[in-house]
Amino acid sequence: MPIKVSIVEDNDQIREGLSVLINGSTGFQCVATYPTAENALKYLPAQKPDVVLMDIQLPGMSGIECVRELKRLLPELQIMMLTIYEDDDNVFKSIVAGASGYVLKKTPPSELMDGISDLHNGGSPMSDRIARKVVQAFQQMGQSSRETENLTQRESEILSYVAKGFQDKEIAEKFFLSSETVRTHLRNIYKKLHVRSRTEATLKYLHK
Amino acid sequence: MPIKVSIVEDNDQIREGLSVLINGSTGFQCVATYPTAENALKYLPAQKPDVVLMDIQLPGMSGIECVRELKRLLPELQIMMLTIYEDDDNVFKSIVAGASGYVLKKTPPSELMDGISDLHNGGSPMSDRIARKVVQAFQQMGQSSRETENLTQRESEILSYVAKGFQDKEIAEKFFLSSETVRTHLRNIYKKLHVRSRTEATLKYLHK
DNA sequence: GAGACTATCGCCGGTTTGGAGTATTCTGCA
DNA sequence: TGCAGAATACTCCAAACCGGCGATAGTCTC
Repeated sequence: MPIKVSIVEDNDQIREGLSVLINGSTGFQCVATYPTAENALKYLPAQKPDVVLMDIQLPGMSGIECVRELKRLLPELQIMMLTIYEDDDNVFKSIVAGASGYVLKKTPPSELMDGISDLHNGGSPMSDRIARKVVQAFQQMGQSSRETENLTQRESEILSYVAKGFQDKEIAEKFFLSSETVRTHLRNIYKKLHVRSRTEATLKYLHK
Repeated sequence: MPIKVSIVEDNDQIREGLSVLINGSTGFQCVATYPTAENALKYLPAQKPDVVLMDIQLPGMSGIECVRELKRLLPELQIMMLTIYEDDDNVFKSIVAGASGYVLKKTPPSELMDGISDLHNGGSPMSDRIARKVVQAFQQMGQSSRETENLTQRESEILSYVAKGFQDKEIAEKFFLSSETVRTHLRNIYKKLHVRSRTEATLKYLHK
């Protein structure tokens, strides 16, 4: 199954060029392109692409605003900023808005495609590695306080006991539940918090 | 020279009863009583008592707040909380605010007078259950910050990674160790910290 | 009434962790 | 020189944990 890519870019030549590049690469499919942020917001959700290449300089709504909205609508969506500028301010704003990758337009086609793969696999392709750490640090800062808010009442209760050091069996007894149920809740908690162990979950719970 | 005692208590009967009790005991003198925290703050400093019996539940400013203020004004003053509650929260808040004794209202008169003497001599009279709670709390508090100091260099390093959510194998790779070695260290850490899981160890490491 | 979200419980299979014990090497100190 | 502590590593065993799967039942919404 190819990686489905969408493009938001106002320059016709660049947009078409990217589209051709992507469709010409095995494992990639360009499902749609949009010349404006407004257009993207209107039609992109129906396409459900895996990855979006987003220009920053767009007429009307900026690419950064568009990222913020798209992330709100489709949290799973991976977004890569595509720009001629490399200034800290735009990078920073894009990341806060929810973009996970940030590459320059002058990036060679092969590297660009690698970047899309990387992004789709959970990476953060960027001009240099230092920026990647910045991404993680900042996103975690913003998320860690928000992620725990997605938990249900029950899940929160259980997590609070996990974060006190109790084990499944003990929590089950406290709540008069089967330990299987506790495990199920815990599995769901892990998914929501994107963690894989009770220690990691505890750290998120403590906002550490 | 008798021990000069003041009372802050909103219930008239209790306040008068205590006053009579104190004045009827040799070696004690009740110099003043106040029905509210505000009153006490205004007039008590002029009386310069040795000991204050303080109710927690007062109309307006709470007894705990009053303790904080009195201690600021008269650091030498010894204060004993007198209350019907023995919940952890109030006990700790009172102690932090500056109270040195904490006894229940149902305490027999003779014991109460002993407590006042005790307090005046630098002791900390408290009901036995409360004493136990305080001791335990302090032991835990003192330990959690001291226990981690007993760890060796290596153990601290490893614990720091455990507390980031890594598992044994990953830590082993980072330090170029056998994962068996990591587990040996971890077991020694558990013994020193008196815990039984990585989550509990993490909590100690974070002083939580 | 179909589709969601939530809470509950279970099974299977595999990995990780904890507990107990032993052993070797090295270093520093009395 | 010898001993204590620290770091390394291993074995055996059982418990706990994790991931994926399915299942039921209630509630709420469209």
